[in-house]
Amino acid sequence: MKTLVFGAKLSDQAQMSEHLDTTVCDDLIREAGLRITRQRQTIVRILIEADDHPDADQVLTRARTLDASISQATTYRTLAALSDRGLVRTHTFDSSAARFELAARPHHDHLIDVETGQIVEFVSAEIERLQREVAAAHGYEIIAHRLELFCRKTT
Amino acid sequence: MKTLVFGAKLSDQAQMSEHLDTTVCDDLIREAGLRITRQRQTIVRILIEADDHPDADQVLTRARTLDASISQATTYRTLAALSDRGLVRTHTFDSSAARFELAARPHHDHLIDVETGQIVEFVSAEIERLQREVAAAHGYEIIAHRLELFCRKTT
DNA sequence: ATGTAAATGCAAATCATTCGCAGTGTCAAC
DNA sequence: GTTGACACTGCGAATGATTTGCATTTACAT
Repeated sequence: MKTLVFGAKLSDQAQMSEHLDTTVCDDLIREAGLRITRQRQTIVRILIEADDHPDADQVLTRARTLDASISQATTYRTLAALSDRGLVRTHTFDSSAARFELAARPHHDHLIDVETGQIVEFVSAEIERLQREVAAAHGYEIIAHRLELFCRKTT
Repeated sequence: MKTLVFGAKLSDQAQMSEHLDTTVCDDLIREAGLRITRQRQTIVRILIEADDHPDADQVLTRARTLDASISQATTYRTLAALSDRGLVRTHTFDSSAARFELAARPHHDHLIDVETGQIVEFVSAEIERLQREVAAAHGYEIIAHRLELFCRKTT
């Protein structure tokens, strides 16, 4: 759909060279303790460039614009591996397909527009503080949390 | 149309006659605008008696101890129908099977013990207020929310 | 360079959930 | 009560997302 747009955005955002870009992907894969393969580089690159929350099928489709040989199984396996090792976050906003995003992005929660499906990211230090308080009150510490607000535009 | 007071009914359950219990189930089904059938009575009864968050398969298994003829399809259809009409809440804590609970129970969020899988219910009026603030700041009103804390016991 | 374990593509398998269909049951209107 | 329309049921087959077995290829430590 927008390979060129992705490329343009990437260089706009970070002024990265092709070489640097590959290095970034490699580092991330290495950080996960995985072997560096062409397929994984491509998939990670797609995740870095994504400004939405693609599902596995969208990741596959986008990855194939860069490397037509990538298989569905590898996409799932790579996303699962990165998710297991904490480098990718997996969401299930609706009950259908899981959606993914890089964990390296600054932490945020999600507001989902139930009418349009649009997703707004937000953070609230105050809410997070209260969450820790709640957990502590029950004798727990928070490993991870999930906060999603299903909303409608106020008219 | 009676309002179901879940906590009270539960605590009185030991003293309830079969007849009263059936009435409670019937009211809930009627409130959903559905026809009253033996299968639905049984499934609702299982939900009323559940003190955990069973998935569809567990609901089916438990329902079959009361009525061996209940089918998987009916279980799914009943849970979906009640969920659509707001009388049952559907959760997807993990990525596997959806888990259900009666919506008539007082609202609460969930703290999941990642080690044992145990689920602690909690409410925080303060967090909910902040959630509404966040949504409002983006021009939204909250239809529903999902807050889950994945925790580990503090040693 | 090279052996080995890891990763890949493919297709088949699995898991949760939904659906088509023919038979059954509920309930509102008589 | 009886009845008729149509909602509900069980069955098994279909679906959609994800996983897996297997033979082949590839990464990378030695």
